[in-house]
Amino acid sequence: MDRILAGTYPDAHCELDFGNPLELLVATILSAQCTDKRVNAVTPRLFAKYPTTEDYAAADRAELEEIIRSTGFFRAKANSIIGMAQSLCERFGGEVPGRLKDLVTLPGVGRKTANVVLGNAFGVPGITVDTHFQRLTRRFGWTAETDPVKIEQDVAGLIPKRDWTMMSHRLIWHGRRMCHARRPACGACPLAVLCPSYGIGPTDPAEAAKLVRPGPFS
DNA sequence: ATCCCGAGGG
DNA sequence: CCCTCTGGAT
Repeated sequence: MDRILAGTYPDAHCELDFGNPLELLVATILSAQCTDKRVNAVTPRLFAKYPTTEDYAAADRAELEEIIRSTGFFRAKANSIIGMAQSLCERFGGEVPGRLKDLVTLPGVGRKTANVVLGNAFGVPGITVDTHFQRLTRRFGWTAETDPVKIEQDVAGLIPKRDWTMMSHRLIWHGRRMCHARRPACGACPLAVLCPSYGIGPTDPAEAAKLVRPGPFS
C-alpha cells in the first residue's frame, strides 16, 4: 500500500506557506481544526506584522486575535502563540528549537505540531499522527491502536525512517482528497484491492468520483 | 470527556 | 440545519 501511495502522490508536501521554522510553527498552531487554505489566507499579514518571536511575545492580544480570527479557536490560538513566543524568548533565546523534547514543552505545541515543524523545517524524519493519519492507518489495518503515540510506534515498525515524513504527507493528502472521514471514495481509490476497509464508502466509480476533491494525482 | 471557535460544504 | 476542517489543554 505504501508503494501505491508513493506512486499516487509522488510530490506530497506540507501545504502551509512558511519561510522559516517560526512561521511554520505559527502556521501549524493555526491549522488546528482549520483548512490549510484558510491559514494561508491570514499568514501573509501575520508574518509581515510579527517577523520575530520578540514581536509575537510583545503583541497586543486583541490585534493578533483580529488577524487570525477567521481560522477559528482564535482566542486559544492567540494565547498559544503569545505564550509560545514568550517561552521561546525566555528559554531558547528567541529561536525555535530543533528537538521534539524541547518543542513539546512550548504552550500550544503538542507532539503532532512538533513533528510537523521537525519534518518540514528541520529535515528530521517525523511521523505526524493527525486526524487523517489516525483514520487511514486504522482503515488500512496498519494499527489497531487509538493512542497517537502507540500508532506512531506501530507505523515506525512498518516504514523505513527516511520515508516517515513523506509517508505522513501522502497519507494526509489521500485522507484529504479521497479517504474522507465521512464518505470515502472507495470506488475511485487506487488502494481498494488491498484495503481491509474497502466498501465503507461508495464502490460505484461514477458515484465515488463525485466525492474526490481536486488535487494533483499522477 | 469537554471545551475552544469560524467558515464552507451538503 | 447538519457536518467537517493536518489539535491541544483542562
